[in-house]
Amino acid sequence: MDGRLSGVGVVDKAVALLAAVESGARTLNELVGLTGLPRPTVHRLAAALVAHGLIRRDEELHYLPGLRLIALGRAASQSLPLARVAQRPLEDLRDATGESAQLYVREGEGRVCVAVAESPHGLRTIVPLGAVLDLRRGSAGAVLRAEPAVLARGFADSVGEREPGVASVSAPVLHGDRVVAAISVSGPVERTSREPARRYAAAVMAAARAVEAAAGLR
Amino acid sequence: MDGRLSGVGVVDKAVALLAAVESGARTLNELVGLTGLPRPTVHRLAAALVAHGLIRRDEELHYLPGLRLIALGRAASQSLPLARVAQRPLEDLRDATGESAQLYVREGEGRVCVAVAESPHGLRTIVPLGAVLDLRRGSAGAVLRAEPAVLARGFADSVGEREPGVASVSAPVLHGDRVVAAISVSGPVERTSREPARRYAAAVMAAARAVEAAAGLR
DNA sequence: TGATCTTGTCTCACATAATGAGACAAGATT
DNA sequence: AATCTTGTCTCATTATGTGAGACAAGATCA
Repeated sequence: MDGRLSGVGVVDKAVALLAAVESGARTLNELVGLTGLPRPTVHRLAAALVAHGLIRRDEELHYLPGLRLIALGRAASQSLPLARVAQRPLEDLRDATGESAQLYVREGEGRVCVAVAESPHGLRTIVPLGAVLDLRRGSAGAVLRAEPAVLARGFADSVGEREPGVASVSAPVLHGDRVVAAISVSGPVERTSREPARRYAAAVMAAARAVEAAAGLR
Repeated sequence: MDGRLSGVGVVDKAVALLAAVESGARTLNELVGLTGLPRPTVHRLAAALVAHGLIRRDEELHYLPGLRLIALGRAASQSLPLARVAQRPLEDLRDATGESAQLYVREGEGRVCVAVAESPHGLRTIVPLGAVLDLRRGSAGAVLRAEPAVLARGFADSVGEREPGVASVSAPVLHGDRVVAAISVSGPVERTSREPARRYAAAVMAAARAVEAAAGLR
C-alpha cells in the first residue's frame, strides 16, 4: 500500500487496492494483507471497482488489473505530447550510445518514466514505461529537482546511486527556464565507466535539444 | 459519464471523473458538465485523484489523465497473457489479408480490444487498444456472445453492423468449449466485398488456431 | 469419517466521513 | 465600474460507507 492521503478515504482505499492488484495480489486475503483494510471493506470496494472494469476477476476468482485501465493508460500517454515527440530522439540517443535511453517527467515527489528506447545489449537497463522512481536519486532526479549546479552545467551524472551497478547521465529538457523533463542514458558501469559524463554528456544534451525542437519549446 | 452503479457512490463518482478526463474534459466546469456532479464534489474528488496520480493538472490548471495510469495500464495488458501471445498471429493475419486485425475479450456487457495489428493501407479500420465496444454488434460481438450458430460454423461475419462501411470476420479462440476471445479482421467494404467471409474466414480461423496453440489452450 | 481452517460473501446497527449549498477571491469580459 | 466566470474553501447535515460478525462452501486436517 502506498501511504498517501488525499482527504477522501474511499479514494485512498480504492487506489490502495489498485496498487495491490497491480503488484500481483490475486486473492482477497492477499489484498487484505497488502492494504491493511478489513476484509469486508476490501470485498465491497473491489466489487465496486470490478463493476467499473478497473479490476477484473478470472474464472478462479483471482483479482487482476481491469481491462478498462488499458484505455486509461493510453489516454494518459497521449495526454503527454512530449512523450510521443521524444521517441525519435530517444532512439537516436540509444543508437549513438548503445545504452538504454529514457524520458522522465516530475510527478509530485517522484518521477515517472514516460518514454523509453531500450539498448540492444543483453545486459541493459530496463525501466518500464510508467514506472515511478525516486526523485531524490539518480541523475534524472537531480535534473528534475532543477538543481542550480546541474542547470549551470547542462547535465547530471550518477554512478550506482539509484540502483547499484548502473550509471546514468541526464540532461534537462527546457521550456524557457523551466525544466519540463529529463532525458537520460543509463547502463551497467562495466560499459559506461565510472565517469559516464565524459562519454555521454554531449550526446544526451544534444538529445535534449532535439526533444525541445521537436516539441516546439522555445 | 457512464451510468454504471457499483454500490459505492464515491467510486462511481471517481470513475466518472476519470472517464470525463479521459474523454478530454480539461476544466473544472467541463468535468461538472460531463459528470453532472456538484462543483465542490468534483473539486474535492478530483483533488483526491490528483494526490494519487490518477489525474494530473498542468500549469494552466487543466485536468489531464494522470501518469500513474500508464503503469496501471501496462499491468492490465500484461495480466492478459493471451494478448501478448496473440500479437504474432495477429500480424500474420494482417499480412495474409492486408486488413487490420484485432483480438477482443469479453468484459461484462461489452468487449475490449486487447491487441491489434493495423493494416498498411491508408484507408483502414482503426480500433484503439483498450477500446470498449458494443457486445451486441459486429462479428466479434457474435463470437463473444457464443452464439450457437457461430460456434457451429466456426466464424461470424458482419457488414456495416458496428460501423457503417466496415465489414469484419471473426473467429472464436477456444479453451475447451469456452470462448475466451475473438480474433477479427476488418476493413472497408470497398475492399472486403459484401461477403467478407468467403475471402477471409479460412485465414481468421487459422489465426484462431494459432493463438490457441501459442497460448497452450487444449 | 468428522473436525478445523480458509476461502468468498452478506447483513446491518452505527457514526464516521463524504456531501453540496453557499460564500469567497481573483481574473476575464462586458 | 459592473458582471461573468474561473478555482477554492468552509461547515452544518445526514446520507453513506463502515467493518465486526455471521454464513456457506471447499479444502485440509486428524
